Amino acid sequence: MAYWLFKSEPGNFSLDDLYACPQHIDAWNGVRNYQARNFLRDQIARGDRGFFYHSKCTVPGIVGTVEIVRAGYPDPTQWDPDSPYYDPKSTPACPRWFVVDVRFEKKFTAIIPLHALKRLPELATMPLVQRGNRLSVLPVSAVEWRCIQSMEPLLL
DNA sequence: GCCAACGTTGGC
DNA sequence: GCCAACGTTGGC
Repeated sequence: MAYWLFKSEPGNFSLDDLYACPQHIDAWNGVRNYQARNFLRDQIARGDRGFFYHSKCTVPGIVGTVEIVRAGYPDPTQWDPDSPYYDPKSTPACPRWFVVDVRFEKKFTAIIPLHALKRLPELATMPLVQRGNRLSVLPVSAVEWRCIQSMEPLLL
């Protein structure tokens, strides 16, 4: 099993929004970056788990976890002219963008803020805490996963 | 294939 | 809203 981190602006799509979806499941759509696309298309598997990260907000950080319930398949929004994610250069014969389906797993008792993650030496090599990082889907190591999970009860 | 211009991301 | 970092675009 592998671990991932999914970024979203909560004003656009929050963890609570995912919870409100039917069966708490939604497609992780709208990713329009090739490196992140490759993760979605080639590497993220059913049964993998991920952190849900809120970006571009008053306190950016990890708010909970999700489980991957369906591996990569073409992002339907790329063929929807009314979608902000519409890509006229993508064809069904050769889809350019992919999604995975994620299911809400857990909301942390409190957000684990980015500034708290930056304080931990074990997490110093995480791409998330490096500056200039702009990837919206990131791999997380098992060590990082456990380390971050263990921070949560401390916030009670 | 170089690289300047431009657009986007995201912390602060 | 600012701005640094980074990806993409397109002329040459």
